[in-house]
Amino acid sequence: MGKLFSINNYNEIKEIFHDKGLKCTPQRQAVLKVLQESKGYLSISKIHRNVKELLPGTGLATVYRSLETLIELNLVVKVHLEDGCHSYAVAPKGHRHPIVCTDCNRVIDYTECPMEDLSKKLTKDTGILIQNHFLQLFGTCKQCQT
Amino acid sequence: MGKLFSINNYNEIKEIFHDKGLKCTPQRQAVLKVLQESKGYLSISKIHRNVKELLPGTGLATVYRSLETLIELNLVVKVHLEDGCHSYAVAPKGHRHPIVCTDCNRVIDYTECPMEDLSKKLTKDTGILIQNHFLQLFGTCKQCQT
DNA sequence: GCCCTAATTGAGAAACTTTCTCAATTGTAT
DNA sequence: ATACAATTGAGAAAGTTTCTCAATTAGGGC
Repeated sequence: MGKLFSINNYNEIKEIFHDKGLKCTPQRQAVLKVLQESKGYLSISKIHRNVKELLPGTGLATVYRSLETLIELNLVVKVHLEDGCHSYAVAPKGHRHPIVCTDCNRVIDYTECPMEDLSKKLTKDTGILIQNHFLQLFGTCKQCQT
Repeated sequence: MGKLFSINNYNEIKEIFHDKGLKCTPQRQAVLKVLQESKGYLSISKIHRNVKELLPGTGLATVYRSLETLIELNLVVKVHLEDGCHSYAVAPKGHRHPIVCTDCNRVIDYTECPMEDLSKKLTKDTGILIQNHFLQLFGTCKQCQT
């Protein structure tokens, strides 16, 4: 079917799929596009709703499968919200941490990572080899501080 | 029914419940005890299994309800594991961050918080008022590094 | 452009997780 | 000891995620 939507860098994305022997299907493109166009995190049901606007017949199972694939390809990240629910967002390029505005649900990426220094210090102090970390900040953005 | 288990500081806990007009039931005590005696995080089903050893007839719904109550009382925290599943642990006293060993699932609390300085800096830089943060570290503990 | 093949999809069933309902029970204050 | 409101157990209900399988489709080779 080829290129269905005007995703920013379609050829790059196609290549990422093909490098792993995966097909660049319209459903996967649609899921990615929905996330790229969203300002914040989206729940599965919102993703499904938006994907169906682009591609009416898309099933829920396909959304789950596409997200799984996109996560494997590091194009998407799964995030945990405060209430324990899951949502999804496009993976930030490089190492970043998201700041979620608890009022408007907008997301601002933060590039400075306090863990780089801390990880080394921690390994020295405790002997634990830090392999990964998960940091998420919650706050109120400028617009919502009225 | 009164005191069923020798929880460290039974009277303190009883008072925490009563202060909020809640009953100190054996089911709630059992859920708390199971978490206090665990080295790491526990999933709902593991909590249920362990609680039933102390209190055979306990229903799953009660475990959910007890956890909800214990979280409200700040005695327990809900945590997010890497795969997106939920688990529960006793709330660390004071401000701490858990380090999860990905091999043995043990948890080591870390008291130093890099966020205190960072939050202020961040508010100054971006204007976002940081209200809360979620930090979790994953690594390999000493015993598992063989 | 047209096959061929393996990957992918849609639809619904199935499995699993969490919440709800309600009669019966049980802490706690009096 | 009694009364009352909070809590519980059991199963139903609701919600979420995964599975199954026949039908479809993307992509490579001709």
